[in-house]
Amino acid sequence: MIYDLLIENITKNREVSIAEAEKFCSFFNDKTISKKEFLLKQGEFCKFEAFVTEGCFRVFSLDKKGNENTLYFAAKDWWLMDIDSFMNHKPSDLNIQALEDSKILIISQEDKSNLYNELPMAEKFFRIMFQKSIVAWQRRVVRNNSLTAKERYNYFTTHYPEIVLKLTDRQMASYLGITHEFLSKIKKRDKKQ
Amino acid sequence: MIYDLLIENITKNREVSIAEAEKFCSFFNDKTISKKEFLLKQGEFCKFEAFVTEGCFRVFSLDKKGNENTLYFAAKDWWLMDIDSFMNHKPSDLNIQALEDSKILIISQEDKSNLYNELPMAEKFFRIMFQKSIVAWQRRVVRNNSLTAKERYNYFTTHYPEIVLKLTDRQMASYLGITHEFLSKIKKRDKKQ
DNA sequence: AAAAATAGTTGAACAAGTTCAACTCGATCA
DNA sequence: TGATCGAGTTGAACTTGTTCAACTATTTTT
Repeated sequence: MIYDLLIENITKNREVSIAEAEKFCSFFNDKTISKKEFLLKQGEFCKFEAFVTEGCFRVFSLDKKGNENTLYFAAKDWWLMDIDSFMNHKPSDLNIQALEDSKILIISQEDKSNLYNELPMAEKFFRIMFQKSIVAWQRRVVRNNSLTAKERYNYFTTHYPEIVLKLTDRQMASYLGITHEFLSKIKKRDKKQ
Repeated sequence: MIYDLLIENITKNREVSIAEAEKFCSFFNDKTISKKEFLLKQGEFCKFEAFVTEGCFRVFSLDKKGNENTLYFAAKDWWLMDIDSFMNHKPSDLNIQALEDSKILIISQEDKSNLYNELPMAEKFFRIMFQKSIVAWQRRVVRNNSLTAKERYNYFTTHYPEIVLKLTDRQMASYLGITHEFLSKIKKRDKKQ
């Protein structure tokens, strides 16, 4: 069933009844996105939140010099959204692109609001999800400030081996905050040893 | 009244009754912390969340080489906690130290749990607060990856001038992710122009 | 008021990471 | 089949930021 993964995600480590989980899911529609297709482009309003059930996405912004900066990758079982644009009803700074043919469960802005109103557990669920997300972002900041590029590369490849397989070096470099040329040199040094 | 600032914080841009706001506050106790005192030390369990009503704090971790890495500063009207330790009941990686004589409103782990159970608006309030926090962390990651040290310094000093006044250069450098020597050189170049 | 600790400054040598340009290698497409 | 396009590789010169050490304020403690 298309909702299996989402049900598992929301019930994991939580006291949630089957009825609640099913009601939760009923607010989501499934959608297919082809490789390279954009789910969101910079400047558009992000009017959805999504849960990835298949495939992988890249969330990135473009800086003044035109360099891509990858905020995160979202594979199966990850949530996908531009919180800022969604919450504050403003044009997005982010691009969301499918790295391969993918499937998501998507909820509109209106239904998200209904979900919160009709299902009290949704508030707690997303509150806890956001807390976890903050922990992850804090750790990322610390890693970026205290580790060398080589160390960040090692961290990423050992912690997200499945995602690494789906990426080009350029995409990984834009996540690590280095140029793809330098990533290539890091990998070369690796092989020699 | 000691709760004035907290009441303003939780009612701002929200539909919250006075009764709710007062009940919310009743879970918090005020506490005074002297300059340089630690509210939390690495290795301890963070069993509180706090709201700063006066003064300023620094939240930082120590990496393997012994370098300090400042996650954020919390002045008046900011929230203060180690989410990871508090949520997952594990020893903290963070240190929280007062930069000057300060006052906070503090809530224990047990009361936080009671607050969520007894006051439904608390879930929504913290859910939205955490969403905003994620946006801020995402922007910080992008800045750290796409701006030079000089540009990050300019960003920080123009966006947080009141906090800058309370910091030593070493503390600011540990937030910007550079050495204090290099910060000194950045400031010198600034003056010449 | 003196002593001791801590914070900021500066320079020289060094390391980490970027830039640009040239090249190679596959994949895809006409 | 060739042409083309994007991805990865490599080197040389360059820029950004670090390290270490010595020095100078400035606070804090006694």
